[in-house]
Amino acid sequence: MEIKDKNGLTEKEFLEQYQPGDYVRPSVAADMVIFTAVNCEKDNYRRLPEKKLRLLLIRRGGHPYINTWALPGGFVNPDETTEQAARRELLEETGVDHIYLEQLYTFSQPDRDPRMWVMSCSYMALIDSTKVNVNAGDDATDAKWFDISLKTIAETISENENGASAVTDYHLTLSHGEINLSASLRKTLIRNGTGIQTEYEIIENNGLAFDHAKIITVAVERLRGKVNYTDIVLNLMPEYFTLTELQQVYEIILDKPLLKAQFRRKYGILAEETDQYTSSAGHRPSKLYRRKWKFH
Amino acid sequence: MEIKDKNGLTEKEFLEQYQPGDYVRPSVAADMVIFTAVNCEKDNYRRLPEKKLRLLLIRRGGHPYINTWALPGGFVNPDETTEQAARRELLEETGVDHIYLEQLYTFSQPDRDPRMWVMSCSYMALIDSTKVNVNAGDDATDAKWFDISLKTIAETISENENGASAVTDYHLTLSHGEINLSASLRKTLIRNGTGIQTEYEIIENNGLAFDHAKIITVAVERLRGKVNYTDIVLNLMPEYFTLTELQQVYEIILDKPLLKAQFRRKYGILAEETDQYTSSAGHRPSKLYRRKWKFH
DNA sequence: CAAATAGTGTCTTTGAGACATTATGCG
DNA sequence: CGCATAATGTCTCAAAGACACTATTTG
Repeated sequence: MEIKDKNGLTEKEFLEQYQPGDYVRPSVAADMVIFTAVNCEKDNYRRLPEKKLRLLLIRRGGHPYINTWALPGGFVNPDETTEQAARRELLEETGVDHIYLEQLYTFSQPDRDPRMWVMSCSYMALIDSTKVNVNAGDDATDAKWFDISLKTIAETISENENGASAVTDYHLTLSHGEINLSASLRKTLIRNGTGIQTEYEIIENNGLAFDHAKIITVAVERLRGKVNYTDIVLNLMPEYFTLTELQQVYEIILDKPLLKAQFRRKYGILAEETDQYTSSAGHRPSKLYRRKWKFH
Repeated sequence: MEIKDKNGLTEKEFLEQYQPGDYVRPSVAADMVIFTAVNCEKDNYRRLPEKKLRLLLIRRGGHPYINTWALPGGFVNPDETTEQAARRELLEETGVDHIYLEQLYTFSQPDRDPRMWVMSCSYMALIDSTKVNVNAGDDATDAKWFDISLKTIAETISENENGASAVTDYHLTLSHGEINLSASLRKTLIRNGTGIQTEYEIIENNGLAFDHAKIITVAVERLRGKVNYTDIVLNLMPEYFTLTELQQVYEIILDKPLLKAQFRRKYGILAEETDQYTSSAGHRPSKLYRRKWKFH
């Protein structure tokens, strides 16, 4: 460490005299897409309840985007990583600690916040609803769980000799009681001889703050993709659950029905059998499984 | 847009009077892991040349980490996205435009730069070596292409009733002529009933700046993963190539030999047949293929 | 018994892995 | 002809998809 630079300074000397430049820096926020899966009410005493995928949003009380709904998040402090900031916010917002958290993407459109230059390092969190519904969902705070649905409206692939492009139109709906938010988005993938570009564009936006419709869309896509080759879904499950419940959660995430037999063959091994059973359900009892934290 | 906040301001009025707070902000850099694949020299007139995977590094001329090698990159300006910053730097560094670029991860350990708070939004770039070796590789700049190898040294999985952990030890080697850089890294995955955590730790570091050994490792892992289910490898290939060359590139990325027949069945469809053949190779000529920019 | 879910069996198709075989230009 | 690579064929095994069938509890 005794190497000197062109000014004859050692590294230590250099760092002691170092003054950060006076250029503009961005604020960096950690924003979170927090998913959970809940049971709906039974509409029939012997039918199983349906599941719904939910997402936590917070109502903005001030400008900009006043009265719209935003992802929970906050600015990163100089003594923490973006992930630590996310976990800190998550604890404040939901009271839940030690959660599945995954960095999604860093959004950096310079004008994504009309106030100033703010980048969003976004995270996806998955939590077991039995641990959380106490805290958020009460009306004291302005945080609410929204039922979420992301549908592909149209998909167009066009190819010519110079390249190809794929346009996907999405419709995002979020609802909590009377509150209905929605957005239309277009994902464009352009490929040509020299690279690839993916772009998300918000076509229409009803009630979501900033570019959060984009972030939510990216999160759902990531969740849908990962569900097929990982066991992250277990993070949405309570300690004990039936394989049918697990399948229901897969189905609401993928937004399509799955066949029972092959679902059990493929994903049944993610969980661990117990000797417990459900009871008094109006039909044959089901074996309960437990989350199994293996590497597959 | 006529909604007023608690101070009676409309959004427009609010934005006009808005003053950014006086808190500390991080600098944000866009750093790039730029891969390319090149032919080695033939050691036999009729043998095919081997391929090597290479990575662009730049020698640091000043403190900190003076005389060590760093990923190309630079600070993001307030009028551009991190991706635009990466593309700008890439053009400056390699003279190549319109390249495959993919956001990798945002590294935000507060002490990753000893000078000040700097986050790194890192990107992986893949470029066709026939387009680039003019610019970098000359000794005028201090940018050089390094042969890269990332080997898994050891892998330990341990499980108990509360969770599981997987420790992978990597050894990273980078070489360019006489210059040999290396690093040992440990990846730790911890899973328990309430979440998962992945951590990369630099155990030993010879000649790489900052946490760049980590970034490089993450990039290689991402590349290895994506190679199996996408066609990104095409971005490393020249306009025309043989299937054996394509296989060689897969092999240097995955660092293992592949069987010819099933390689062709699985990945041959990524490219488009031409009616051209190689010639005067000392053995049977091979059909040339072209990159095909389809969505698979 | 009927409703409703739980759980398994099996046939077919698809694709991966392993390995063998044939083809061809060049010196 | 022999070296070295090109290109394809085929057998086996594993997994995925589709669908049918049996099992069990409660009102």
